[in-house]
Amino acid sequence: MDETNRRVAELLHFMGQLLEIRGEDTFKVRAYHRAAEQITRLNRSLRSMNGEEIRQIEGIGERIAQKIQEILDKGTFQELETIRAGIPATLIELLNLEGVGPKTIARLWRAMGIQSLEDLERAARGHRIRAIKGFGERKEQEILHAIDLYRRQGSRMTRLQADQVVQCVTAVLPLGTYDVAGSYRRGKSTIGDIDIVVALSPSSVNPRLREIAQEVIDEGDRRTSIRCEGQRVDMRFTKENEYGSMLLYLTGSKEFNIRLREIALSRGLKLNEYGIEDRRDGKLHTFPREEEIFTFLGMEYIPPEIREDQGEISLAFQHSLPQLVSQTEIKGDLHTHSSWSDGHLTLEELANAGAAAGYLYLLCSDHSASLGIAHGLTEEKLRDQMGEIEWINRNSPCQILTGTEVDILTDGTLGLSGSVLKDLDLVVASIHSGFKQERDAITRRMITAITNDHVDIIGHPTGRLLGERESYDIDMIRVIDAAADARTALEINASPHRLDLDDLHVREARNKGVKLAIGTDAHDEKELSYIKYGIMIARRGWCEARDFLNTMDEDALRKFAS
DNA sequence: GCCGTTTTCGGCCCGACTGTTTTCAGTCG
Repeated sequence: MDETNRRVAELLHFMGQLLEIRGEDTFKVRAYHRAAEQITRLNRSLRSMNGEEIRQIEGIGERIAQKIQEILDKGTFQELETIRAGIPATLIELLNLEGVGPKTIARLWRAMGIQSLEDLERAARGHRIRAIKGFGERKEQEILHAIDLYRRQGSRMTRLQADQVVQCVTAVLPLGTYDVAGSYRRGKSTIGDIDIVVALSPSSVNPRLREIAQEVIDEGDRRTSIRCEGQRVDMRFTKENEYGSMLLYLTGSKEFNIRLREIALSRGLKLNEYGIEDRRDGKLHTFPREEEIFTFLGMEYIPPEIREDQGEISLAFQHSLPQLVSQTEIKGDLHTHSSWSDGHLTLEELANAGAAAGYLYLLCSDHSASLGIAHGLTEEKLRDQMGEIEWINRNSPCQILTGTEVDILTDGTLGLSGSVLKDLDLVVASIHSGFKQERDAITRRMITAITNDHVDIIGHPTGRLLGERESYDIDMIRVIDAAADARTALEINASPHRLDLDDLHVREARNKGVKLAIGTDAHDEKELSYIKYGIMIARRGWCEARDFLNTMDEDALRKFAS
């Protein structure tokens, strides 16, 4: 994200949190958080926008626009500084504690002078909190537990970790009685908690959940929350004739639900997780399937991946949503490694694995020799490999395309010479070193590679490793513009450890006409299945089949590369 | 604080569960 935008969003969020602790109107608090959220989604720098343009952003009115202007001029805004002077900033951290909200924090601070996590822990251990009216022994225990959880809690789950938790929980549910909803179903690149809708009676499910749960957070007839593999799992019980409503509700996103309910309300309809009530005649409509709710409202079905209140709702009313790409339209994987470098499959095994996956082709993109750690290929080895591939292709239903994942060196030149690159079917170029270069340098380095005639695809464009490494500091707006001009494709690296590009950049790239390439970066056969994660990201980025190289047949692909 | 073919003022999604409560506030999703 643009550095200025990041700063502005951060301060607006901060303002929202301070107001929350001050006990201000929740709608005012929400306005700040919403404005901040909108800015993180912005596809251009606030610095390049005038006051009128900023004011046009949905959810930003006159007052917040003024504050943004102040931040742009002075780095902060007066009202924030005034409030900040009256509230210890360390209180904000306490908002992260499960079961502890702004009201509790404010009371603890006012009544006992508790300012930090450490203060709170001491007070709870010393049994001093129960002295405050409305707090008891249980609350003390709950606070200590929340502090412990917060300290041990890692970042959000990768899709792989989420799959494990899902497997653990759904092992006690008969197939066909449940759906995993929430951000998992929306295809997000990382998952906060697991939400499950189940069409069984709580009396039959709750005992089974107790057996597999590390901890039962709370248990009821309509909702049960447990912790499993260290992660929170929320389960909602529903009747079959209301299943669609519950699934819609639990899939979210929150913003999407709010907007949809607002729209329903403006038409005299009350929408909740049990159905739709017509307020004029009091009639309650129930929906076994999600599709029926959209139809009832006169809308096109909105796929879970784009339910974010980012324009999809009005398009659904006009019946003009994009036809999101699906797995069956993918003709091949455009990023794999073989045993010639650091992969585990021989070329022949790779071809067989591709055929088993139903692919017409696979791009073998082993590393170039400049990257010592991954047993990279020299030009000579690469030419040997091309020979073997030609031989294997004669008898394989799945063709191996010759290629490489060549290093983008620190000056933007490539780790292999043009004389060999020009003979390959497709060239993927990626940054694997010099992550610390400053923003402008690394951006220009990337653009040099993008404009190199031999480069067809930029691999994992931001370099992030989920939960491990931030992306390098790169100006993706410039990168995407350059890719559009040079007609170079950007990769959606489908490895669940990367998912790079992420959805917002994908949508931006697509809007600018940049072609995308999904590649799993597979090093063994199992990892070819990661393609599904890449498709989720592509769908979240509103992509259709025509936005991809992977949906082309071999001839069209070669034509693109030439 | 935002927003507007029901409103420039008065709305702002809706419901589940817990604790410490005698009817509800706080938190969460």
